[in-house]
Amino acid sequence: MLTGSKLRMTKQRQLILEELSKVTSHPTADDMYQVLRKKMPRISLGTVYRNLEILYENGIIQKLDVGGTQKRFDANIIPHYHIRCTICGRVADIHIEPHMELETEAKKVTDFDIIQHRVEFLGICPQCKKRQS
Amino acid sequence: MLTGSKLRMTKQRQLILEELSKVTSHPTADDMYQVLRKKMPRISLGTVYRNLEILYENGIIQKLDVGGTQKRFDANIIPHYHIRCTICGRVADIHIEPHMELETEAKKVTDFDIIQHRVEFLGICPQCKKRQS
DNA sequence: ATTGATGCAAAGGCTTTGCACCACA
DNA sequence: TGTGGTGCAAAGCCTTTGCATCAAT
Repeated sequence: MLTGSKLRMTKQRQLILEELSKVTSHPTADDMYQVLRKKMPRISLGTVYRNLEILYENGIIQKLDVGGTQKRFDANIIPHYHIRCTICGRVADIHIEPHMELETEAKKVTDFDIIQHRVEFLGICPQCKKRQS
Repeated sequence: MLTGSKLRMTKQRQLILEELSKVTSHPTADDMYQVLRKKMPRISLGTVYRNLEILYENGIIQKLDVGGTQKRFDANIIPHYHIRCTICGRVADIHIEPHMELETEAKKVTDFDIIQHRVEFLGICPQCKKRQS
């Protein structure tokens, strides 16, 4: 996993990766911290931020910028689309095929070099729907 | 414009709307502040934030959450896609037709109520391309 | 033993907010 | 003239960072 790099697999880093891999809820750094401290009470929020960033930089996890104020993290690094609840902020995966033709079309009308694209749906999650009615 | 509401059209609010309407650069609140203070030296950053938020809440301007740390604003309220330079953060419009079939497809695979979707392209802008080579 | 990682706390960057005064309607 | 808005400064929220110590290699 981290072979060949200067990275060490500390207990903290291992636990962070393990816990993130367990969920599909796209937790924020603080969400992670709250879960992690139950199993490792002395872990610090700074360590959580540092490790999520390092894992992201090494392509091991994904860092999501799906609107809202906080960044979110995902152990699933396969490109996929997301939906965010405009009421509670919850983020879920949308399992449809990436529309690569979006990039083809965009290339025709921009002088940017296109690297990738993101699609984010906005909506209301089942829980908030229930709460509203 | 603000008819029927309790909103007042102050000199500050008017100038903010006027300057935002002039550009297509999707400025941040601070970008706006830097431009505005040249014409109205005593305007405060707080006023800029407050007014951009109020104009957004009233559907007069758009507030963009296109990744990066700062929010951006756009006087063009017609839904459209954007591209962001991963190097300098610049944001530009992508003039292609919205792909409404994305929402149709997404509806089939989620239990969220879908309200809208956003597409963000990531790439490198012409200026940064030049600077790289 | 070397040096990357941790915990803690302080600092940073962006945004919001409390308050007394101001100026639209 | 009433009340929403402004300028200013302080506070808030999320994230990063400096530093002494710890621990993985």
